[in-house]
Amino acid sequence: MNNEKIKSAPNFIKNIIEEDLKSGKHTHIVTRFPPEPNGYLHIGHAKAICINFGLAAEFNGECNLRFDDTNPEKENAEFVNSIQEDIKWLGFQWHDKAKYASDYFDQLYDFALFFINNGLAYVCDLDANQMKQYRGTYTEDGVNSPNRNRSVAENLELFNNMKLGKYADGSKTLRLKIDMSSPNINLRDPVIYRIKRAHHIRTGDKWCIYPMYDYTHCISDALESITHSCCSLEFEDHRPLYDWIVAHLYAAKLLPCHPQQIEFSRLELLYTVTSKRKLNQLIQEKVVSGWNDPRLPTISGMRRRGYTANGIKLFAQRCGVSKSPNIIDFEFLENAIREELENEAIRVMAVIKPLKITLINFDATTKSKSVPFHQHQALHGERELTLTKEIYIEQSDFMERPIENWQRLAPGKEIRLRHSYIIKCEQVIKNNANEIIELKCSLDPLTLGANPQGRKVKGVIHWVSCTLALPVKLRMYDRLFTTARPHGEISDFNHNSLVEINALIEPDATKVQPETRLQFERIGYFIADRYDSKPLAPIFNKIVDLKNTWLEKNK
RNA sequence: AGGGGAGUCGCCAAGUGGUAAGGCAUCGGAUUUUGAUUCCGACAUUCGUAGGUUCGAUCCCUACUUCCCCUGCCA
Repeated sequence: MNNEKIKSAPNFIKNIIEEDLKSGKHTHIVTRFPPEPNGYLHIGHAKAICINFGLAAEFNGECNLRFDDTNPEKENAEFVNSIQEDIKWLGFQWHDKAKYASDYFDQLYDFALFFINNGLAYVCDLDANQMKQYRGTYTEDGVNSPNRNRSVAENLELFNNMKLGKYADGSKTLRLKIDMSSPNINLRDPVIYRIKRAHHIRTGDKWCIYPMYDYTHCISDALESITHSCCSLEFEDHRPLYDWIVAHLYAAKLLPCHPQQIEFSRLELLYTVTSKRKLNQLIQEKVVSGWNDPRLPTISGMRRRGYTANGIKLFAQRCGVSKSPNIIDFEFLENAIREELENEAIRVMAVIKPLKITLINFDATTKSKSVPFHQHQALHGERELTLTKEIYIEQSDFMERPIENWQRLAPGKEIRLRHSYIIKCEQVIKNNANEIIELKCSLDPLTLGANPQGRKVKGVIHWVSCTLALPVKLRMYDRLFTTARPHGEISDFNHNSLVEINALIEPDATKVQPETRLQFERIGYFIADRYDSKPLAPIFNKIVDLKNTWLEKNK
């Protein structure tokens, strides 16, 4: 993809960064991509990745990868690995080594002591239910915790005991002392530490207390000298808390900088779902095969489906960055993918619903010709294509009584066989049930690689040799849900989202390596499945259909 | 209802007190051994609504309206 294209689109975050660079607030920027390792990355993450890594690249800065691993109950190593693999596959490289919020647990603990010592945090005995009662509502102020005025010494001792494991899970929390009557509920004495005896993927059983996201994230950003912390819109309400925490620590010279949180709107797609909960449900109920099912908008799913990293990046770039709510049609993604595939995919022929043709005046047993794998991209090379007396064409490429503007085969009509001769339908053979079972055609021997004299022949159709073509399995995919805005219910699931069919393909096309993308001419783009393909026996996943304006109009 | 955001072409999205970029889609037309690709052309007298300020407003002010987010010891 042309990098100029990426640089040309302005957006409000770039404007902020340009301003900061111009004013001298920053001389160099650092961003971060901070996933929680509790699931696989999806197209929404791809947008965030493109924004954060893209910004760093464009302004010659750096982008960190930091796992937000503060809730050990939900996180595991499989997700840590898949996330790294997906980011690398997209073509991005994080700065330095991958970082983890858990790298900062010791510092986070010390900072908690700082807040306690300054009378800005206290240990609270309220349980979850009570805390909810005390928190108030949107319209009613909250009520101070009875433990809000504990002495520093007592808080210190209690917090130390929490860390030592002297209390049961959930029985105590450490809270910031801010304002129980704030209209922003995030500021009503937020919990920053909870007791949770869970095994952590990196710190094991060292801790039984874990810091909360709001407390951890801003401090981690500052510790990593992040300049611009870009996240999605739902964190707007958290920014005052982010700033509150960082400001105190920064003023005390405990933090090197005060990063700026900037929020953008998430990506939403029609006909699919991206929430981890909903994706997980589809997987649990086995309506899809796993996180990398080609129908899923997960990065690994899209990879397996055959989407290219550049196509996904092009899509993200075209979506832009803003704060306005947006819902994008799945076709918008498919268009970007198709655009990237146009030059990349080699062309070969396959027939799905065969109709036999006998070339009545074909006077050899075989006739071979070297033809290009791509009409406009010579670098893809050529292969030997062999014509035989009997071939198959697509049933849909013949009409006994053709409709208007029919550019394919019909009785008495001429069309070109792709990369081969012009043929003319001389006779239609039917069985007892009056079904067309074969066509007898003549070929014009002067039209191999040449246009016919004195007449113009318009249609071109694909074909395979009856004797040489090889059978192969095609997995035809369609949208995940039948409704435009699915909530993830199985009732909306598109049960035709995967249909396996058989096809006959030209022999050279069976030699492709897994993950090779190709176009079956006039059918669509396909990829040899990276997991299920065997040597000389690929299984092809349909990536996306070819655009077909004629078919659209004649539906 | 309290707080925080957002409303510019079918879908995204720039823009700014000086008279509406761009992309995708769509519609014409040309080229084409993929009805694909490519190429040319068309596509917002108008910026949620109503007032106001101004020589001039999508941009500033006021009111209204619609949509999204927030009452986890999730992130």
